[in-house]
Amino acid sequence: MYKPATIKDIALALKLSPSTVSRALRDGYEISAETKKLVMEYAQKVNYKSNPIALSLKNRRTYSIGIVVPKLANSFFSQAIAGIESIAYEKGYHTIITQTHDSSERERTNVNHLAQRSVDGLLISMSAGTSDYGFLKTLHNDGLPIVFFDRVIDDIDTFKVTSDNFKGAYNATESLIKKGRKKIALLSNAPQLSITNERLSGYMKALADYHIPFRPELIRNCSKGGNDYEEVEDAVKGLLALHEKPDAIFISSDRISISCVRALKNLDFDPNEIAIAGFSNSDVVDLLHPSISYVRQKAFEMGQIAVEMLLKLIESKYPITEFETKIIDTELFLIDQK
Amino acid sequence: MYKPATIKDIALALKLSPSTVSRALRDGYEISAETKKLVMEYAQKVNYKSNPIALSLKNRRTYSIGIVVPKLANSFFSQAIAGIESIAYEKGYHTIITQTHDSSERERTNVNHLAQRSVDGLLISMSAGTSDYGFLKTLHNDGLPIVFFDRVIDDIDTFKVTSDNFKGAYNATESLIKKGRKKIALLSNAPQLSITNERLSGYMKALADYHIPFRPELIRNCSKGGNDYEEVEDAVKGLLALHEKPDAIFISSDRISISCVRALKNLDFDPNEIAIAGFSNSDVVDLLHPSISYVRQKAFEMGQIAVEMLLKLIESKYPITEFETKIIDTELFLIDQK
DNA sequence: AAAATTTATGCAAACGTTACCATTTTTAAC
DNA sequence: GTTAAAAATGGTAACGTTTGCATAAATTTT
Repeated sequence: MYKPATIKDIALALKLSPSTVSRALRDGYEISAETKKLVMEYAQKVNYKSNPIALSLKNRRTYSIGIVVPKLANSFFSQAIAGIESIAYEKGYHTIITQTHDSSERERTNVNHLAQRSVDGLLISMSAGTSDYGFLKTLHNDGLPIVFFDRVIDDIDTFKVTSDNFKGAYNATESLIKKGRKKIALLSNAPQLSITNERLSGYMKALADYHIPFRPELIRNCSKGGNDYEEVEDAVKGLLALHEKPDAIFISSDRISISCVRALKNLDFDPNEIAIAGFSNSDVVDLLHPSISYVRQKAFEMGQIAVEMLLKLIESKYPITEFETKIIDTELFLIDQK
Repeated sequence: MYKPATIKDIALALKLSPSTVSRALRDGYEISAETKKLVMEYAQKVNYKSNPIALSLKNRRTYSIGIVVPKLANSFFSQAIAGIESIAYEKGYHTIITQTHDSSERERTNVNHLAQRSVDGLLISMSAGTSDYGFLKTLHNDGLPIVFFDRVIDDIDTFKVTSDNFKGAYNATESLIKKGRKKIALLSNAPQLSITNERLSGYMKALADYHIPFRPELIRNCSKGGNDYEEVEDAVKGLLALHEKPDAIFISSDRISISCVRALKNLDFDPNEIAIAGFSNSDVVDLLHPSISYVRQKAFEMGQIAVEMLLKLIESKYPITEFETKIIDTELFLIDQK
């Protein structure tokens, strides 16, 4: 079995003490130039690499941050992760990525696992299923730096970053209205998610501003967030079965948008009949058929901002008590439906 | 700052020695029943959790495995990772996921980073850009357990698992032939990848079996593997500009399939004119327009097999010298193009 | 009742590193 | 040429855990 060179090995070989070698390697001011040179060169020769585990034990720092997202296969999250990594690696942190598959149970397990593994901080976007987040509160109170992104929690006071879900939903709904649609349905995500409610508000406001009466039967919740296709198909079927059918659907969630497109395709509907707009960060929305207009979140950017906030939290000498919630613009892409 | 309870704390509180506490916690045979009970209960009370970092330092085992893939945003890889996790977590390992964005440079950095972080083993699917994998060979020779999946390397003797790329490509090509197509182009990935060549062979064999002459000008390599849309569009344009235009395209890569669909859409081509079949694990291939037939790899299953192989390697008492390469079937989904 | 055995516990070292304090050597000051 | 100051190096303990060995206490054997 492979055994890498240690400081002790170098000390022994060079007839120096481990402390001297350690200081020489870190370019300590108290070490003479020639000793430094000697040590550096020998270290190079035996390919010395400091042992991060020993360092972690000593310093109670791991230079790793935990990431908890519902699903890697969701483009929004993989884009956000790319953003996180871009900054984290640059700053010498590595990332431990975990997915919860939107299960509250797995979320708790993963978070505790990460905390136990002593990550220096946590970036988390909450699972759709989670209503009890006491475990997070405990960790937060114990001093674990946490930053929420996208799916945030009001109850825990820390840095947060989300999209401007209200405005995104407003604009999308408005675009449908401007196409002349008046009977606009809403397909929405699990109601305990922050983003679900913000997007709902945007939708309602747009209706109100254009004096379109709000019809509760046009709103359908898909609590499983599009992970369960059947649920979405049922919702769509329900809408199509209304005696006063909708002439447009606004979908307030990434995965549900895809499932809805699939449902409409399977139900063999006429694209002229119903206009669709939905949140989506899929990199192939523009190729889907039936085609849809879409609201895109700046996922990469959000990841970057989140990790920057976290690093601020981690590296601050003094406890931070003033927290910021950053809200990022969304982009609306209109597709001519034919 | 939060400071979790340690064995020492427990020992002090209970007026025992750390060794006794340690043994009691691990249910050592030499400890009296009452001491065990005492210790267990107190540990419970102060919420004692063993410190994995200290354990890693002591045991030279981290119970973590490194995963290196080209891109998380690629469905194939996120599915494979889900498969890996499903087994790994069950067996008490956690995973550190890294992506290379198909850059050889980042691949080397990530791998070395993981090795240095002392993962117990490595699961890797090679980047398109990598031609020099000396760094992997070195680590492998130093005794780091490595398992390759999907994009493997011949030169390094260890466990490997890939799809039956030859057969997958053969079947896809054959399906195009059976549709009556004779001028079948091939859009393919970086030539240094194992999968590229296997798929090329399958394509060639199908042509040969059906006595269709092979035309080199119908083969286009997209070395950037579909990460660069322009490259794919240029390739497609090139094909369409031939005086004897292809009547079908077989695409031997996931990302390139998507880019090709986009190119055909942008170039406003007639779906009747060119039939398309391509490798893809996207969960929305069936919704794309223009529509394509597709070969799907059993990504989840591949991930599971890969991690099982790795754990065998890691946990074996004696060095393993007999290695297996497992080949998994693919599935062909035919779409009626209209 | 003394010796032998079993049972339960404690001590010390180790994993690789660094930080504090102590010591030695060199240079500067008078 | 002694003393003071500065520069370079070494020793030790600590981070949290486990393990081999030593020891103490309890039990059994004769």
